[in-house]
Amino acid sequence: MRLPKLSKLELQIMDALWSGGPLAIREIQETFPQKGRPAYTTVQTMVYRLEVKKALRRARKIGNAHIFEALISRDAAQRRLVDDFLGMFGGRMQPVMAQLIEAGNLSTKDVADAEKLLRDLSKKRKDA
Amino acid sequence: MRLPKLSKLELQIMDALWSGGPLAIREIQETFPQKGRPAYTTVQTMVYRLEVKKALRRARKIGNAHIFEALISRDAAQRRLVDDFLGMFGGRMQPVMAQLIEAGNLSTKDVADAEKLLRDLSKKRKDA
DNA sequence: TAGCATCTATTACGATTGTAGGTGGACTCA
DNA sequence: TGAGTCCACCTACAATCGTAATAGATGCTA
Repeated sequence: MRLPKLSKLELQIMDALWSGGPLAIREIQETFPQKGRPAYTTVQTMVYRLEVKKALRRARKIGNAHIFEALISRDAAQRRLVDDFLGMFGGRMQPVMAQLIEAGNLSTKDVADAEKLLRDLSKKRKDA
Repeated sequence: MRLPKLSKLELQIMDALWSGGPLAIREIQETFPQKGRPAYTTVQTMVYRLEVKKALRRARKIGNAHIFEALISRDAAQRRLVDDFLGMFGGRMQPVMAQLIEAGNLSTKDVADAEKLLRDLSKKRKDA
């Protein structure tokens, strides 16, 4: 499993590390909004599981607390996420885009950005 | 649960019904490619579970076989799917689009279509 | 009508995910 | 150094998903 599948909660934990650098479990837990924050041991369990999946590792120790750091990049994880998502749509982009737009998730600016990115990318590929 | 969460396999089964109208379990099973086709009873189990979730129902009987029909629309299911997906990204579209484009999942045509759809939609909203 | 094919219904099981309790060890501060 | 706090580690458990076997009912065909 070069790119393990991450669940939503696992993603949120990785997010804490991606955004905040190496953290202790307590710190990860506290990145969750008070409202509906999972128990310390819940976060702990997920962190241990992420460790088994090699998504993160113990970087060092402070006192008796372990400090964890991400092993896989946000980008790689998101790529995996997108792939799975597209798989759900049978890989067809069209209904995905339609859905995004109709639900109002996609703004004119988003599309403009997309266009620019596409142009830049095709240019880069031609250059290469 | 007005809009139950559907897994990939469940989606594929619903897809058979959305595309092919009311079907018997055997027919649903046969919509899967021979290669890697799940066992009849596997499909059966999933259909039963979808029935419990009220995603489909028994429409009638032919011989001793039940014919199932979808109760939720493809559109509604996809909406739910997209929502969950965006939730994974914390609701921020930007990284999603970037990911789609960089992975080459999004073509120039897709973006152009999106643009047109957005224009039509904003026009309609203005008209209304 | 006997038998085979087909379906239904029930049951099972491992993996994954979210949830967290309990126990015991380590650290800190008074 | 004793008390309280914090942490690590282990264990548990329910829900969901994918997978399918088994057993019993039904229907078609020779």
